[in-house]
Amino acid sequence: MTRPLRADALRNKEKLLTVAATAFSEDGVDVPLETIAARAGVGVGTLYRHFPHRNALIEAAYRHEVERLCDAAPELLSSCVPAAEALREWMHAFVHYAGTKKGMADALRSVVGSDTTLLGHTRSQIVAALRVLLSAGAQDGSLRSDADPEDVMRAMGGVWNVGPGPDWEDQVRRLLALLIDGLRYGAPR
Amino acid sequence: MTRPLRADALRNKEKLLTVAATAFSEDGVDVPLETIAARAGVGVGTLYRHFPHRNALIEAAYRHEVERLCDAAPELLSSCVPAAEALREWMHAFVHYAGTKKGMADALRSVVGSDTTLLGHTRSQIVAALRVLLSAGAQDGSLRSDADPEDVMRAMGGVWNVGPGPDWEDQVRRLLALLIDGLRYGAPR
DNA sequence: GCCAATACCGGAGGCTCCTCCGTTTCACTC
DNA sequence: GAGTGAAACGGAGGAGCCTCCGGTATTGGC
Repeated sequence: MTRPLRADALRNKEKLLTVAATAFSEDGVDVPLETIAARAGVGVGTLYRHFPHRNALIEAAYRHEVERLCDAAPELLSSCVPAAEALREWMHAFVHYAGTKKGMADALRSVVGSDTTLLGHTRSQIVAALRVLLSAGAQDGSLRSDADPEDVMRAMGGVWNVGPGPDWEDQVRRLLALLIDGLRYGAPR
Repeated sequence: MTRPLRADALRNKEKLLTVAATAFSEDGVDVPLETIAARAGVGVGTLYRHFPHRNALIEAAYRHEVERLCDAAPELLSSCVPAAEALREWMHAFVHYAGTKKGMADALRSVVGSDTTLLGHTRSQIVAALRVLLSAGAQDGSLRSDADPEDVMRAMGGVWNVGPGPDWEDQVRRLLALLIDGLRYGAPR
């Protein structure tokens, strides 16, 4: 049986994942792993122990980003009212996620190849998070109750169509604002 | 416009491909490219000029093997009579090809990934070579005339099922001999 | 609070990668 | 067959990869 990671090991792994996501996104697939280790304040040995090769790190970093995004949904719901507000906040997080994934696209392609399992899995995770947010909104009346999370997800997919210009972040924000307004339309309050 | 390769460049490229096929087959995917360059009597610079990265070399080496095999068919027909004899010789060459491909399997997998174009293309090349041999045999009466090259190809596919034991080469030979006898059965002479 | 036992960490070192550019060879002309 | 430019060669060198193991932190038992 595999016992839980020691506290320091966990800390380092977490830090590596965060740093890696940023690095792959900003510097491309070919960023030296030694750079990532250094930025995480860790030796290469540690990096290679957790992630035996480049692809393992890329994949883990991506999974980590998705997880962070999805975990944020319930947290936001407990700190923001009404749920429509939580949704707005979550979509802000989504913008950040989209930015990272945009940058990581090349890196991701080099990993997944034929492995569509990964993409399918993360997609359904995101849909699930969305479902939580939408049903909370339906319950407190801040969002219409007839919206399908799959549909919303598809609509959010439009984000990938935004060009690489300097104002992509604004474009994405506008797109999402529009979407939220649509989800509010006809809500009880 | 891209002019034809200079004579020495062509010689080196050819040598590299031959050496690479052997090396990948015998030493695995991870054989240092410097080793291949050295065995081909060439500097690494030359290797990298012709094949900018490992995958390019692997793919080219594989294509080269297939081409060599297929080009052998018409040559054998002009030097061996009857055509059944040419077919036997060609199948000997196929055994060698199978051995190389067996060894290169790992390397190949790492290249092709989702690219099924490559495998499909080489398959049809081999079928074409087979068709030439079979129709020559039908014409000179040394082989039956109702054999479909696609079928023969499929039967030859059994070669990949031969285990990795020490006598695989003999097993393959017997399998192919059986196949040839089948193709002779009922031939005019 | 202390002490082993048990992970985990770090980075030097050996190896491979791949580029870069001075040198050599080729192909073509006169 | 000498001259010339274009193309190819080679291998040194700088950079990244990954392993290995002496040193260090953490944990669980006392």
